[in-house]
Amino acid sequence: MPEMQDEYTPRQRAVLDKALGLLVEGGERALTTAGLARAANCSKESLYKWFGDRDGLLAAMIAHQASKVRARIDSGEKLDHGRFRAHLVDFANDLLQVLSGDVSLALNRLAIGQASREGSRLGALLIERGRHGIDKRAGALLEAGRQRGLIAYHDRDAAYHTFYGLIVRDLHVRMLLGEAGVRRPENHAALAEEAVDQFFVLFGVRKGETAGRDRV
Amino acid sequence: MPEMQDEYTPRQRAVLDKALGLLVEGGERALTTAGLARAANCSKESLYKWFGDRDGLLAAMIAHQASKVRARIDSGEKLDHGRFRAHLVDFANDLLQVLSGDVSLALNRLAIGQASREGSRLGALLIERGRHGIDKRAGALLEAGRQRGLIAYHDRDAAYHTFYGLIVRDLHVRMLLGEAGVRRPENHAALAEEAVDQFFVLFGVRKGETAGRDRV
DNA sequence: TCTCTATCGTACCGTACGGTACGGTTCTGT
DNA sequence: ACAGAACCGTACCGTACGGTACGATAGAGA
Repeated sequence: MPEMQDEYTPRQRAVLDKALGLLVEGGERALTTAGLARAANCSKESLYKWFGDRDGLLAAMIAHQASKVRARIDSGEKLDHGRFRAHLVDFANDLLQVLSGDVSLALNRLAIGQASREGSRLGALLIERGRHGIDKRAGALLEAGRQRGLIAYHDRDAAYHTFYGLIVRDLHVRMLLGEAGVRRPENHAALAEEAVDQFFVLFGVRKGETAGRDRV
Repeated sequence: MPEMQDEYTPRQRAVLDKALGLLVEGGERALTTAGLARAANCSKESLYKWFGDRDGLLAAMIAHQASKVRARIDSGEKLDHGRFRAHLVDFANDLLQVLSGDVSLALNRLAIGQASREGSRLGALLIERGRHGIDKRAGALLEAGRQRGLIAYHDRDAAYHTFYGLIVRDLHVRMLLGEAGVRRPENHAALAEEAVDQFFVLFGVRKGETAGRDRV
């Protein structure tokens, strides 16, 4: 049977899942090689054989988690205003749900905590493996809307970053800081709707117009 | 001479500054009690006497840093549209400058890294001592603009959070992750201007109107 | 059945850190 | 001048972690 399904064997993926569980539950300090070996019923020797060292394990955890949540691309066929708006709302909801997830928060905390050390590539890895997929999806979505004449912008990245800011605001950092009462999944829908409304005010094209408002 | 100027003696403040320096330079791992005692020419015994334990030291560092950057309140006298806009741009610039500062990033990384541990109050401390001042200033500013009829909103906090999102976008998290090429102080002015422009599009009141647009 | 490989469990090592103790020194108040 | 407090530098202790080594075990292939 072919065990080269992805990048790691099923056994290794199970260990990585255990590692993510330890990280979510107790933070970086709880993720020790001995503790992981005990929790996953494997030997420390195997950990070092598979992942090299502790940093390799952390990188593997990020890659493993990213491989699980593949960002899908909405192929916008028959894109009228209503469907486009619905797609934007879906994106906003998905973004809020991903960012407020336990594993996402734990991995971001881990990468941020290591960001000061010199040779740490965890932050870049997290952005590369996690964020770029989301960015691609949003970029394709915005581009489709622009080509249909539903929105207008000069710089797609700028428009996307503004959209991102309208959705996330300061929620991500506050969740990362562990502020009590910030993680309210029941409010995500309202936040997403409001962000999309505001995005259309800034970048929407009214009927009859061919270009959006200019700024600066 | 009275040494109760603030909360710590000058000697203790010098030690806390050294601690901040170590934290900025090498992250949390570089901030050891022995290392700080060596760098600050003090004894470990004094550190424990002054700050209790390591967590007390970290909390003291946050309090000390917050006491240095007291957020000023712009008393908006003679507030016409131009002056109000200038105040908003100033706020946006200050916010970007603070968030991208070395010490701010280091302390946020520290608090975020500790956020998973149970009894950690660093995140709450950071928000309470650092962010609330900024929030107060922005709240007063927005309220003054609303009373002059320059902007309109139903929920001041919501308007402020939107403004915050327009200014900061995802820059803060990316800087915290250490992404290369994100910290560009020379772009802050343009970002601030654009955010204020967009904020006025969303919440500004045109001449003759008495209420802003409604949403939802 | 025999052998080889991968893995497990455990023990081990060196290091580094948080926290404490103590002798010597400087400063302060009387 | 003297006593007391505060403080410095160093040594010390216990622990915990990253990483390595080793014997035991189980499964795959000839």
